[in-house]
Amino acid sequence: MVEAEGARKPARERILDTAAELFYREGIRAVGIDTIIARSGVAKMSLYRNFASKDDLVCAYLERNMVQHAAWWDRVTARHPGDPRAQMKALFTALGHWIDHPKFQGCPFTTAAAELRDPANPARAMALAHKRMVRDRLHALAAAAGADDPDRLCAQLQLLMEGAYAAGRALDLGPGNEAVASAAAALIDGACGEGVG
Amino acid sequence: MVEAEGARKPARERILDTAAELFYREGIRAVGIDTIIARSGVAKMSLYRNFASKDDLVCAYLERNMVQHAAWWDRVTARHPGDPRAQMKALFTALGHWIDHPKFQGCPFTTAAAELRDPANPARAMALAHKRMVRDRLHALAAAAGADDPDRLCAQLQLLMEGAYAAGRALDLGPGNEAVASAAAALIDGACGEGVG
DNA sequence: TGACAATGATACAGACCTGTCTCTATCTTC
DNA sequence: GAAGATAGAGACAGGTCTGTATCATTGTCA
Repeated sequence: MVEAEGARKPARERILDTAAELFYREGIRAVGIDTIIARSGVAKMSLYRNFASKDDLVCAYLERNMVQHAAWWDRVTARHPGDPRAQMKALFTALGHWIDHPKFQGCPFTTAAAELRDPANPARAMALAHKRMVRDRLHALAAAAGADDPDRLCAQLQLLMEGAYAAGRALDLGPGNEAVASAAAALIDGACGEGVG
Repeated sequence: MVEAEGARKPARERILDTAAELFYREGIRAVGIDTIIARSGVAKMSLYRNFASKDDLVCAYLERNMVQHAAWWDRVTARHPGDPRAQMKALFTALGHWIDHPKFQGCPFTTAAAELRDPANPARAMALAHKRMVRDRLHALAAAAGADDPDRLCAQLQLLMEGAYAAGRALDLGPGNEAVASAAAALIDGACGEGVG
Protein backbone atom coordinates (compact mmCIF):
# COMPACT_ATOMS: atom_id res chain seq x y z
CA MET A 1 0.00 0.00 0.00
CA VAL A 2 2.87 2.33 0.69
CA GLU A 3 4.51 3.54 -2.49
CA ALA A 4 8.26 3.42 -2.44
CA GLU A 5 9.78 6.83 -2.96
CA GLY A 6 12.07 6.00 -5.82
CA ALA A 7 9.62 3.67 -7.54
CA ARG A 8 8.58 4.47 -11.05
CA LYS A 9 5.08 5.83 -11.24
CA PRO A 10 2.46 3.55 -12.76
CA ALA A 11 1.63 4.13 -16.40
CA ARG A 12 -1.67 5.83 -15.70
CA GLU A 13 -0.05 8.56 -13.64
CA ARG A 14 2.74 9.13 -16.10
CA ILE A 15 0.22 9.47 -18.90
CA LEU A 16 -1.93 11.88 -16.96
CA ASP A 17 1.06 13.99 -15.92
CA THR A 18 2.28 14.30 -19.48
CA ALA A 19 -1.17 14.88 -20.92
CA ALA A 20 -1.91 17.59 -18.37
CA GLU A 21 1.28 19.45 -19.16
CA LEU A 22 0.86 19.21 -22.93
CA PHE A 23 -2.87 19.88 -23.02
CA TYR A 24 -2.41 22.96 -20.88
CA ARG A 25 0.61 24.33 -22.68
CA GLU A 26 -0.19 23.52 -26.30
CA GLY A 27 -3.92 22.94 -26.34
CA ILE A 28 -6.06 19.84 -26.37
CA ARG A 29 -6.60 19.52 -30.10
CA ALA A 30 -2.99 20.30 -30.87
CA VAL A 31 -1.66 17.37 -28.82
CA GLY A 32 -2.12 13.90 -30.28
CA ILE A 33 -2.10 10.54 -28.60
CA ASP A 34 1.20 9.65 -30.23
CA THR A 35 2.87 12.70 -28.72
CA ILE A 36 1.57 11.86 -25.26
CA ILE A 37 2.78 8.28 -25.33
CA ALA A 38 6.15 9.28 -26.72
CA ARG A 39 6.68 11.95 -24.07
CA SER A 40 5.51 9.79 -21.19
CA GLY A 41 7.51 6.73 -22.30
CA VAL A 42 4.46 4.51 -22.37
CA ALA A 43 3.07 2.05 -24.87
CA LYS A 44 -0.01 3.07 -26.76
CA MET A 45 -1.92 0.10 -25.41
CA SER A 46 -1.11 1.21 -21.86
CA LEU A 47 -2.91 4.43 -22.58
CA TYR A 48 -5.98 2.72 -24.01
CA ARG A 49 -6.00 0.19 -21.18
CA ASN A 50 -6.28 3.06 -18.69
CA PHE A 51 -8.46 5.48 -20.64
CA ALA A 52 -11.31 4.53 -22.91
CA SER A 53 -10.50 7.25 -25.43
CA LYS A 54 -8.80 10.60 -25.82
CA ASP A 55 -12.01 12.26 -24.67
CA ASP A 56 -11.82 10.19 -21.54
CA LEU A 57 -8.25 11.30 -20.96
CA VAL A 58 -9.29 14.92 -21.41
CA CYS A 59 -12.01 14.42 -18.82
CA ALA A 60 -9.49 12.96 -16.39
CA TYR A 61 -7.24 15.96 -17.02
CA LEU A 62 -10.07 18.38 -16.22
CA GLU A 63 -11.14 16.31 -13.24
CA ARG A 64 -7.69 16.59 -11.74
CA ASN A 65 -7.66 20.33 -12.40
CA MET A 66 -10.97 20.70 -10.59
CA VAL A 67 -9.51 19.04 -7.51
CA GLN A 68 -6.43 21.25 -7.66
CA HIS A 69 -8.51 24.38 -8.14
CA ALA A 70 -10.72 23.54 -5.16
CA ALA A 71 -7.64 22.98 -3.02
CA TRP A 72 -6.20 26.33 -4.13
CA TRP A 73 -9.46 28.09 -3.26
CA ASP A 74 -9.59 26.49 0.18
CA ARG A 75 -5.96 27.30 0.85
CA VAL A 76 -6.42 30.98 0.03
CA THR A 77 -9.68 31.49 1.91
CA ALA A 78 -8.36 29.61 4.93
CA ARG A 79 -5.99 32.50 5.54
CA HIS A 80 -8.93 34.73 6.52
CA PRO A 81 -11.29 32.54 8.54
CA GLY A 82 -14.69 34.08 9.17
CA ASP A 83 -13.97 37.14 7.00
CA PRO A 84 -15.65 36.61 3.62
CA ARG A 85 -14.75 40.07 2.35
CA ALA A 86 -11.07 39.48 2.98
CA GLN A 87 -11.41 36.01 1.49
CA MET A 88 -12.73 37.44 -1.77
CA LYS A 89 -9.99 40.02 -1.95
CA ALA A 90 -7.36 37.39 -1.19
CA LEU A 91 -8.66 35.21 -4.02
CA PHE A 92 -8.17 38.00 -6.53
CA THR A 93 -4.80 38.96 -5.17
CA ALA A 94 -3.70 35.34 -5.52
CA LEU A 95 -5.22 35.21 -9.01
CA GLY A 96 -3.21 38.27 -9.96
CA HIS A 97 -0.03 36.55 -8.89
CA TRP A 98 -0.92 33.35 -10.68
CA ILE A 99 -1.47 35.00 -14.07
CA ASP A 100 2.02 36.46 -13.89
CA HIS A 101 3.58 33.01 -13.56
CA PRO A 102 5.64 32.12 -16.65
CA LYS A 103 3.82 28.82 -17.09
CA PHE A 104 0.42 30.44 -16.93
CA GLN A 105 -1.61 29.73 -20.06
CA GLY A 106 -5.10 30.79 -19.09
CA CYS A 107 -7.88 28.91 -17.38
CA PRO A 108 -7.78 25.26 -18.47
CA PHE A 109 -11.55 25.04 -18.32
CA THR A 110 -12.19 28.15 -20.39
CA THR A 111 -9.61 27.00 -22.91
CA ALA A 112 -11.13 23.54 -23.09
CA ALA A 113 -14.57 25.02 -23.69
CA ALA A 114 -13.13 27.23 -26.42
CA GLU A 115 -11.50 24.27 -28.14
CA LEU A 116 -14.35 21.80 -27.73
CA ARG A 117 -17.50 23.40 -29.08
CA ASP A 118 -19.65 20.34 -29.47
CA PRO A 119 -22.37 20.66 -26.82
CA ALA A 120 -22.39 16.87 -26.47
CA ASN A 121 -18.71 16.70 -25.55
CA PRO A 122 -18.40 15.47 -21.96
CA ALA A 123 -15.23 17.48 -21.35
CA ARG A 124 -17.07 20.62 -22.37
CA ALA A 125 -19.83 19.78 -19.93
CA MET A 126 -17.25 19.39 -17.17
CA ALA A 127 -15.73 22.77 -17.96
CA LEU A 128 -19.10 24.48 -17.79
CA ALA A 129 -19.97 22.64 -14.58
CA HIS A 130 -16.75 23.90 -13.04
CA LYS A 131 -17.64 27.48 -13.92
CA ARG A 132 -21.02 27.06 -12.26
CA MET A 133 -19.33 25.72 -9.15
CA VAL A 134 -17.02 28.73 -9.03
CA ARG A 135 -20.03 31.00 -9.41
CA ASP A 136 -21.78 29.30 -6.52
CA ARG A 137 -18.76 29.63 -4.26
CA LEU A 138 -18.36 33.29 -5.22
CA HIS A 139 -22.03 33.90 -4.59
CA ALA A 140 -21.82 32.37 -1.14
CA LEU A 141 -18.90 34.65 -0.29
CA ALA A 142 -20.70 37.71 -1.64
CA ALA A 143 -23.77 36.94 0.41
CA ALA A 144 -21.76 36.23 3.55
CA ALA A 145 -19.92 39.52 3.12
CA GLY A 146 -23.23 41.34 3.24
CA ALA A 147 -23.27 42.65 -0.32
CA ASP A 148 -26.27 44.81 -1.16
CA ASP A 149 -26.91 42.67 -4.24
CA PRO A 150 -24.99 39.38 -4.05
CA ASP A 151 -26.13 38.33 -7.53
CA ARG A 152 -24.67 41.44 -9.08
CA LEU A 153 -21.40 41.34 -7.15
CA CYS A 154 -20.98 37.66 -7.91
CA ALA A 155 -21.51 38.26 -11.64
CA GLN A 156 -19.16 41.24 -11.64
CA LEU A 157 -16.43 39.31 -9.86
CA GLN A 158 -16.74 36.32 -12.15
CA LEU A 159 -16.44 38.63 -15.14
CA LEU A 160 -13.28 40.00 -13.60
CA MET A 161 -11.97 36.51 -12.90
CA GLU A 162 -12.55 35.34 -16.48
CA GLY A 163 -10.99 38.54 -17.72
CA ALA A 164 -7.87 37.95 -15.68
CA TYR A 165 -7.54 34.45 -17.12
CA ALA A 166 -8.00 35.69 -20.68
CA ALA A 167 -5.75 38.72 -20.33
CA GLY A 168 -2.98 36.79 -18.66
CA ARG A 169 -2.92 34.14 -21.33
CA ALA A 170 -2.99 35.87 -24.65
CA LEU A 171 -2.23 39.48 -23.93
CA ASP A 172 0.82 41.38 -22.89
CA LEU A 173 -0.90 43.77 -20.53
CA GLY A 174 2.10 44.20 -18.32
CA PRO A 175 1.81 43.34 -14.63
CA GLY A 176 -1.87 42.50 -14.40
CA ASN A 177 -1.88 41.54 -10.77
CA GLU A 178 -2.34 45.08 -9.52
CA ALA A 179 -5.27 45.74 -11.84
CA VAL A 180 -6.97 42.48 -10.86
CA ALA A 181 -6.71 43.05 -7.14
CA SER A 182 -7.60 46.73 -7.31
CA ALA A 183 -10.61 46.19 -9.55
CA ALA A 184 -11.89 43.44 -7.27
CA ALA A 185 -11.38 45.62 -4.20
CA ALA A 186 -13.24 48.50 -5.84
CA LEU A 187 -16.20 46.30 -6.76
CA ILE A 188 -16.30 44.54 -3.39
CA ASP A 189 -16.03 47.69 -1.33
CA GLY A 190 -18.58 49.42 -3.54
CA ALA A 191 -21.05 46.58 -3.05
CA CYS A 192 -20.53 45.92 0.66
CA GLY A 193 -20.21 49.43 2.01
CA GLU A 194 -16.90 51.05 2.77
CA GLY A 195 -17.11 50.49 6.51
CA VAL A 196 -15.08 47.36 7.16
CA GLY A 197 -11.93 46.82 5.19
CA MET B 1 -17.43 49.15 -61.28
CA VAL B 2 -20.96 49.06 -59.95
CA GLU B 3 -21.99 45.63 -58.75
CA ALA B 4 -25.40 44.52 -59.86
CA GLU B 5 -27.69 43.86 -56.94
CA GLY B 6 -28.83 40.41 -57.87
CA ALA B 7 -25.45 39.29 -59.14
CA ARG B 8 -23.83 36.30 -57.54
CA LYS B 9 -20.96 37.24 -55.32
CA PRO B 10 -17.49 36.33 -56.55
CA ALA B 11 -15.99 33.16 -55.15
CA ARG B 12 -13.64 34.97 -52.81
CA GLU B 13 -16.44 36.72 -50.97
CA ARG B 14 -18.58 33.63 -50.72
CA ILE B 15 -15.65 31.70 -49.28
CA LEU B 16 -14.87 34.41 -46.75
CA ASP B 17 -18.51 34.73 -45.71
CA THR B 18 -18.84 31.01 -45.13
CA ALA B 19 -15.47 30.69 -43.41
CA ALA B 20 -16.24 33.59 -41.10
CA GLU B 21 -19.53 32.08 -40.02
CA LEU B 22 -18.12 28.59 -39.49
CA PHE B 23 -14.84 29.64 -37.87
CA TYR B 24 -16.74 31.82 -35.43
CA ARG B 25 -19.47 29.36 -34.60
CA GLU B 26 -17.58 26.08 -34.54
CA GLY B 27 -13.96 27.08 -34.12
CA ILE B 28 -11.04 27.38 -36.51
CA ARG B 29 -9.52 23.97 -36.02
CA ALA B 30 -12.88 22.25 -36.08
CA VAL B 31 -13.76 23.56 -39.54
CA GLY B 32 -11.96 21.99 -42.48
CA ILE B 33 -11.40 23.25 -45.97
CA ASP B 34 -13.76 20.65 -47.39
CA THR B 35 -16.58 21.89 -45.18
CA ILE B 36 -16.01 25.48 -46.24
CA ILE B 37 -16.05 24.71 -49.95
CA ALA B 38 -19.11 22.50 -49.63
CA ARG B 39 -21.05 25.15 -47.70
CA SER B 40 -20.06 28.00 -49.95
CA GLY B 41 -20.71 26.08 -53.17
CA VAL B 42 -17.23 26.68 -54.48
CA ALA B 43 -14.59 24.49 -56.03
CA LYS B 44 -11.57 23.68 -53.92
CA MET B 45 -9.29 25.24 -56.49
CA SER B 46 -11.26 28.48 -56.27
CA LEU B 47 -10.36 28.63 -52.62
CA TYR B 48 -6.68 27.99 -53.21
CA ARG B 49 -6.63 30.44 -56.11
CA ASN B 50 -7.85 33.17 -53.73
CA PHE B 51 -6.05 32.19 -50.55
CA ALA B 52 -2.58 30.76 -50.32
CA SER B 53 -3.46 28.40 -47.47
CA LYS B 54 -5.92 27.84 -44.66
CA ASP B 55 -3.75 30.02 -42.46
CA ASP B 56 -4.09 32.76 -45.03
CA LEU B 57 -7.87 32.37 -44.99
CA VAL B 58 -7.87 32.58 -41.20
CA CYS B 59 -5.88 35.80 -41.41
CA ALA B 60 -8.38 37.24 -43.87
CA TYR B 61 -11.17 36.26 -41.49
CA LEU B 62 -9.50 38.07 -38.60
CA GLU B 63 -8.64 41.03 -40.79
CA ARG B 64 -12.29 41.49 -41.66
CA ASN B 65 -13.26 41.17 -38.02
CA MET B 66 -10.79 43.90 -37.11
CA VAL B 67 -12.42 46.25 -39.58
CA GLN B 68 -15.88 45.41 -38.26
CA HIS B 69 -14.76 45.84 -34.67
CA ALA B 70 -13.26 49.25 -35.37
CA ALA B 71 -16.48 50.32 -37.07
CA TRP B 72 -18.50 49.13 -34.08
CA TRP B 73 -16.25 51.06 -31.70
CA ASP B 74 -16.53 54.23 -33.77
CA ARG B 75 -20.29 53.88 -34.06
CA VAL B 76 -20.76 53.56 -30.30
CA THR B 77 -18.40 56.34 -29.28
CA ALA B 78 -19.83 58.67 -31.93
CA ARG B 79 -23.02 58.80 -29.90
CA HIS B 80 -21.24 60.79 -27.20
CA PRO B 81 -18.93 63.23 -28.99
CA GLY B 82 -16.42 64.95 -26.76
CA ASP B 83 -17.46 62.95 -23.68
CA PRO B 84 -14.89 60.19 -23.15
CA ARG B 85 -16.42 59.03 -19.90
CA ALA B 86 -19.80 58.48 -21.53
CA GLN B 87 -18.05 56.86 -24.47
CA MET B 88 -16.42 54.28 -22.21
CA LYS B 89 -19.67 53.52 -20.45
CA ALA B 90 -21.49 53.24 -23.75
CA LEU B 91 -18.93 50.74 -25.01
CA PHE B 92 -19.56 48.46 -22.05
CA THR B 93 -23.31 48.84 -22.25
CA ALA B 94 -23.15 47.87 -25.91
CA LEU B 95 -20.82 44.99 -25.05
CA GLY B 96 -23.32 43.76 -22.49
CA HIS B 97 -26.02 43.68 -25.13
CA TRP B 98 -23.80 41.95 -27.65
CA ILE B 99 -22.89 39.06 -25.37
CA ASP B 100 -26.59 38.31 -24.92
CA HIS B 101 -27.08 37.89 -28.65
CA PRO B 102 -27.94 34.27 -29.53
CA LYS B 103 -25.19 34.11 -32.11
CA PHE B 104 -22.55 35.40 -29.71
CA GLN B 105 -19.69 32.96 -29.34
CA GLY B 106 -17.03 34.99 -27.58
CA CYS B 107 -14.34 37.26 -28.93
CA PRO B 108 -13.08 35.88 -32.26
CA PHE B 109 -9.57 37.11 -31.51
CA THR B 110 -9.39 35.60 -28.05
CA THR B 111 -10.77 32.33 -29.37
CA ALA B 112 -8.30 32.31 -32.24
CA ALA B 113 -5.43 32.88 -29.84
CA ALA B 114 -6.71 30.05 -27.65
CA GLU B 115 -6.90 27.68 -30.60
CA LEU B 116 -3.64 28.66 -32.27
CA ARG B 117 -0.89 28.45 -29.69
CA ASP B 118 2.10 28.43 -31.97
CA PRO B 119 3.86 31.78 -31.43
CA ALA B 120 4.91 31.78 -35.09
CA ASN B 121 1.33 31.57 -36.34
CA PRO B 122 0.49 34.79 -38.21
CA ALA B 123 -3.17 34.62 -37.23
CA ARG B 124 -2.15 34.47 -33.58
CA ALA B 125 0.01 37.52 -34.07
CA MET B 126 -2.94 39.36 -35.59
CA ALA B 127 -5.16 38.47 -32.65
CA LEU B 128 -2.60 39.78 -30.17
CA ALA B 129 -2.06 42.92 -32.22
CA HIS B 130 -5.79 43.55 -32.13
CA LYS B 131 -5.82 43.30 -28.35
CA ARG B 132 -3.02 45.82 -28.14
CA MET B 133 -4.97 48.17 -30.37
CA VAL B 134 -8.01 47.89 -28.14
CA ARG B 135 -5.84 48.59 -25.14
CA ASP B 136 -4.46 51.71 -26.77
CA ARG B 137 -7.90 52.99 -27.63
CA LEU B 138 -9.13 52.30 -24.11
CA HIS B 139 -6.10 54.02 -22.67
CA ALA B 140 -6.72 57.11 -24.76
CA LEU B 141 -10.30 57.25 -23.50
CA ALA B 142 -9.22 56.76 -19.89
CA ALA B 143 -6.69 59.55 -20.19
CA ALA B 144 -9.13 61.88 -21.91
CA ALA B 145 -11.70 61.24 -19.21
CA GLY B 146 -9.23 62.47 -16.63
CA ALA B 147 -8.69 59.22 -14.77
CA ASP B 148 -6.36 59.50 -11.79
CA ASP B 149 -4.33 56.58 -13.11
CA PRO B 150 -5.15 55.90 -16.79
CA ASP B 151 -2.91 52.83 -16.90
CA ARG B 152 -4.76 51.21 -14.05
CA LEU B 153 -8.25 52.08 -15.33
CA CYS B 154 -7.34 50.89 -18.82
CA ALA B 155 -6.08 47.57 -17.48
CA GLN B 156 -9.12 47.12 -15.26
CA LEU B 157 -11.50 47.84 -18.09
CA GLN B 158 -9.76 45.50 -20.47
CA LEU B 159 -9.94 42.77 -17.85
CA LEU B 160 -13.65 43.41 -17.64
CA MET B 161 -13.98 43.39 -21.41
CA GLU B 162 -12.20 40.07 -21.75
CA GLY B 163 -14.26 38.69 -18.91
CA ALA B 164 -17.48 39.67 -20.64
CA TYR B 165 -16.36 37.90 -23.79
CA ALA B 166 -15.39 34.76 -21.92
CA ALA B 167 -18.46 34.68 -19.69
CA GLY B 168 -20.85 35.25 -22.53
CA ARG B 169 -19.38 32.50 -24.64
CA ALA B 170 -18.97 29.50 -22.43
CA LEU B 171 -20.92 30.22 -19.29
CA ASP B 172 -24.57 30.47 -18.46
CA LEU B 173 -24.30 33.42 -16.15
CA GLY B 174 -27.75 34.71 -16.92
CA PRO B 175 -28.20 38.25 -18.25
CA GLY B 176 -24.66 39.52 -18.07
CA ASN B 177 -25.30 42.89 -19.60
CA GLU B 178 -26.27 44.50 -16.32
CA ALA B 179 -23.17 43.22 -14.54
CA VAL B 180 -20.89 44.38 -17.36
CA ALA B 181 -22.27 47.90 -17.52
CA SER B 182 -22.50 48.31 -13.75
CA ALA B 183 -18.99 47.03 -13.12
CA ALA B 184 -17.60 49.34 -15.79
CA ALA B 185 -19.49 52.30 -14.37
CA ALA B 186 -18.22 51.55 -10.88
CA LEU B 187 -14.61 51.35 -12.04
CA ILE B 188 -14.85 54.42 -14.26
CA ASP B 189 -16.57 56.59 -11.68
CA GLY B 190 -14.18 55.40 -9.01
CA ALA B 191 -11.18 56.35 -11.13
CA CYS B 192 -12.44 59.65 -12.53
CA GLY B 193 -14.11 61.14 -9.50
CA GLU B 194 -17.84 61.03 -8.91
CA GLY B 195 -18.40 64.62 -10.01
CA VAL B 196 -19.53 64.32 -13.61
CA GLY B 197 -21.80 61.49 -14.64
C1' DT C 1 -17.48 33.54 -83.50
C1' DG C 2 -13.40 33.35 -80.84
C1' DA C 3 -10.16 34.41 -77.13
C1' DC C 4 -9.59 34.79 -72.35
C1' DA C 5 -10.46 34.75 -67.45
C1' DA C 6 -12.91 32.85 -63.69
C1' DT C 7 -14.96 28.88 -61.92
C1' DG C 8 -16.77 24.07 -61.12
C1' DA C 9 -15.92 19.02 -60.45
C1' DT C 10 -13.18 15.50 -59.02
C1' DA C 11 -9.37 12.49 -58.31
C1' DC C 12 -5.24 12.10 -55.79
C1' DA C 13 -0.95 12.48 -52.80
C1' DG C 14 0.98 12.77 -48.41
C1' DA C 15 0.57 13.62 -43.74
C1' DC C 16 -1.58 13.00 -39.37
C1' DC C 17 -4.86 11.13 -35.94
C1' DT C 18 -7.50 7.77 -33.21
C1' DG C 19 -8.01 3.30 -31.91
C1' DT C 20 -7.06 -2.02 -32.42
C1' DC C 21 -4.28 -6.10 -32.60
C1' DT C 22 -0.42 -9.14 -31.67
C1' DC C 23 3.56 -10.47 -29.52
C1' DT C 24 7.04 -10.03 -25.99
C1' DA C 25 9.03 -8.70 -21.52
C1' DT C 26 8.87 -7.78 -16.66
C1' DC C 27 7.20 -8.05 -11.97
C1' DT C 28 4.64 -9.83 -8.07
C1' DT C 29 2.81 -13.51 -5.37
C1' DC C 30 2.26 -17.99 -4.08
C1' DG D 1 9.63 -21.99 -10.37
C1' DA D 2 4.68 -21.14 -12.11
C1' DA D 3 0.68 -18.13 -12.84
C1' DG D 4 -1.23 -13.97 -13.68
C1' DA D 5 -1.23 -9.03 -13.97
C1' DT D 6 1.06 -5.04 -15.91
C1' DA D 7 3.39 -2.90 -19.46
C1' DG D 8 6.44 -2.12 -23.79
C1' DA D 9 6.98 -2.30 -29.04
C1' DG D 10 5.28 -1.81 -33.28
C1' DA D 11 2.32 -2.87 -37.22
C1' DC D 12 -2.01 -1.68 -39.09
C1' DA D 13 -6.79 -0.11 -40.35
C1' DG D 14 -9.82 3.56 -41.31
C1' DG D 15 -10.72 8.17 -41.23
C1' DT D 16 -9.70 13.24 -41.85
C1' DC D 17 -7.02 17.04 -43.22
C1' DT D 18 -4.40 20.19 -46.37
C1' DG D 19 -2.95 21.12 -50.73
C1' DT D 20 -2.19 19.88 -55.95
C1' DA D 21 -3.33 18.45 -60.58
C1' DT D 22 -6.44 17.80 -64.46
C1' DC D 23 -10.20 18.71 -67.22
C1' DA D 24 -14.78 20.67 -68.33
C1' DT D 25 -17.89 24.72 -68.09
C1' DT D 26 -19.53 29.37 -68.01
C1' DG D 27 -19.48 34.32 -68.86
C1' DT D 28 -17.51 38.44 -71.01
C1' DC D 29 -15.80 41.30 -74.35
C1' DA D 30 -14.40 42.27 -78.89
